[in-house]
Amino acid sequence: MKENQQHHTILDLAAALKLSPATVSRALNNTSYVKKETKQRVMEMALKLGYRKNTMAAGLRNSKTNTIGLILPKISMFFHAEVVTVVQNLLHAQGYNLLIGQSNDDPAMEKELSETFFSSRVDAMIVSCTLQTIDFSHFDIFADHQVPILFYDRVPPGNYKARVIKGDDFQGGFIAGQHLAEAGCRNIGMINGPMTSNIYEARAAGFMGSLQYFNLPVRKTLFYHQELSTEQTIAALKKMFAAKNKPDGLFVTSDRNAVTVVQYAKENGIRIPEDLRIVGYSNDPVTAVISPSITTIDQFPSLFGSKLVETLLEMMDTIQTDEYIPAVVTPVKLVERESTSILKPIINPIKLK
Amino acid sequence: MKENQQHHTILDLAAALKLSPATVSRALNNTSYVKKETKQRVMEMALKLGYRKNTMAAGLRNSKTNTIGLILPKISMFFHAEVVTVVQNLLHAQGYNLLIGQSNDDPAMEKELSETFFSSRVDAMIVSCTLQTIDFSHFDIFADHQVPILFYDRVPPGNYKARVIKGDDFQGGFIAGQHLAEAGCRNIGMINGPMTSNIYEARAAGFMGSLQYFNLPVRKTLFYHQELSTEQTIAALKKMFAAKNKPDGLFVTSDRNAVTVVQYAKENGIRIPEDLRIVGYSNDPVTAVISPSITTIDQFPSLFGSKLVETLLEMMDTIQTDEYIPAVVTPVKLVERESTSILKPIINPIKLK
DNA sequence: TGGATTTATGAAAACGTTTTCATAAATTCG
DNA sequence: CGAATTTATGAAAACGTTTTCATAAATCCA
Repeated sequence: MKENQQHHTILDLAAALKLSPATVSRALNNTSYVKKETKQRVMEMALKLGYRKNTMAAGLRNSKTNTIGLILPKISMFFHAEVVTVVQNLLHAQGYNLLIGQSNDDPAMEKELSETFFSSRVDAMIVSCTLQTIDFSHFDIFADHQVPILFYDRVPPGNYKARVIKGDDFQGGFIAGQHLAEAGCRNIGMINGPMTSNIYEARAAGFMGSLQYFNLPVRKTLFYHQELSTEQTIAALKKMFAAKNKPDGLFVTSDRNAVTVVQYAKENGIRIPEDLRIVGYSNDPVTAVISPSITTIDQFPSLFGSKLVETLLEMMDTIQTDEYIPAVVTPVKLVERESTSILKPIINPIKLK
Repeated sequence: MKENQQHHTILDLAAALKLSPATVSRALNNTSYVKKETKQRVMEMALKLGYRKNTMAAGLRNSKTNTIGLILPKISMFFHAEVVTVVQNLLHAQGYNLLIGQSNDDPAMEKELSETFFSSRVDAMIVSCTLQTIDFSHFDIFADHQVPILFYDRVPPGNYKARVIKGDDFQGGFIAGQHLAEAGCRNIGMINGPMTSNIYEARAAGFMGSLQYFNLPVRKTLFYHQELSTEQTIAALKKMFAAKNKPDGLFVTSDRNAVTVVQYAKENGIRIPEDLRIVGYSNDPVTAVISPSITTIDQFPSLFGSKLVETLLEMMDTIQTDEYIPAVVTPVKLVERESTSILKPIINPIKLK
């Protein structure tokens, strides 16, 4: 049974069948004319010898690798893990391999991975940027060489010409604000990621817009735009709750940190939702499980994934033009849970349209 | 700035510098003798023209792709996401790319991915099997062609000759049993995955061994070995709590399902830990966050990842021999949380060694 | 100084596939 | 029936590297 030898090549098949390599190749790939019987013989021999196409040789000849590169900040983040899962499954169904690289939120690493993947001659790229990426020029090589590149979630700003799929972060921010407003919060704050990233910028814009729309004040002392680490989050909470104007509603733009807020509240006798209402972002399963469970914004990661693959495949069999193609925006949805449930009567109901 | 053209090749460099492609290659790769000044000129021109090595051509020539294939059941599972994160980072540091495929716990898909990765001429393979894989012959191609293959976590049985890194599942099971015993449980049960997989088989063996060691009964009606879905878990719980001999301690060999148990208990007025103590498996962050938090077995996924890479690199620069190399076993550790805290006095203390 | 060694470069083959260009055989059909 | 078309196959080149085999120049050292 064991072959335990070198790899068999198309020449081995050709020799064994007294055919030319050209015919064998045609039989294997169903291209051009090959006699039915010949094809049959080739297939059988291929099976018998355990022939497997050398994709490198084929790739070199065709300048096509059937490989897609994917760069993301960290694969273990819930949202990204879900997206990758779907993307990999769909691409596999189309005969593509997926090469994955993690930037660990380090722009230098991101650049390095770009170079490597370009060298590997990936057929296309999918990228979710670092939070700190402000110079996107290391992605230029791809567009310059007609390699389709598609950004998602954390994407370059509008002045960088690129195809983009992003969540409706503005809307996500807006409905978070609306929900807190409707729940009766009046001292509303925000713990947000760094404004260098489009997602946090948009969420903040939507959120503040919402507060203004509902005639609620945007108090500077309750707004933090910073690294989303546990330490920073706790530091922000300490400051907020040390001041006299304590928040009664918080929009925390990452679920992991919303969890931190819940834990901090428990430890400090702050009741949720009575004293403090919380809205997170991403619908990480942990928000459903923690007690109290956390209201959050679902980003539909698997929809994200399927849109990505759909768009990428379309890009790959279209000639890349210079024309501007607007970003695809995927929907968001508020998932209501205990952290914002309306337990107390609203004293001062807001007029909602 | 924009090149916007074809890819530059080594021949372009050679022509531009009036050198032979051979010299350019040598300069680029630091192989053999090249005048210092020449190397300098090559490097500069490479930079100027934006030359990037075509790894397919190089791979074809060297039969080395610098790519490692990784097959796992599902990337979004906590343990695997952590392992992948570490593996990808370490491999990248060594100049390797990582090709990822998800079997979705489907043996047919696993087989398909094996074929694809083999065709892609990966330099080595890392695999965590499907729970249902009983025939491992689709992995034979790799060993037969001297491609190092390393299994982890869900691995083939001992009669399949392969390098293996696995967690100490027996020990994990044992300390879970010991912990429940020491906490005073007397009616101890288990919700386990299918016994087709080595990990669940070993956890069960360790667990049952532990109960016997502590002179506790192993009641068949409290042991379930089945698919680890929410539905199945709830079904098992219903049966257990409908019977007269209700469990006061449960070892649930997956954290996700331990969470299900906690939720079921809450909904059905079963107090944790007073009425029911629970030990999970994997130290998924969710176990720390849920209330009550869940005692669980940590598998040290990042240690797993680094052992994997270390072993794989060693395998890659050693000629593969037929000699048997025993499995590397990584440690486990019990993480004690609220779901097993000792609130009630132990009536009937066990004699522990 | 002159033979041996080291350093530096080039020509050409090779990796395994696909495809273009030919050409021959079989089939169509006016 | 014979010309046109379709079907079937092969020879050879090409994809972009790396490496072996040469050979020439520079350096060593006795």
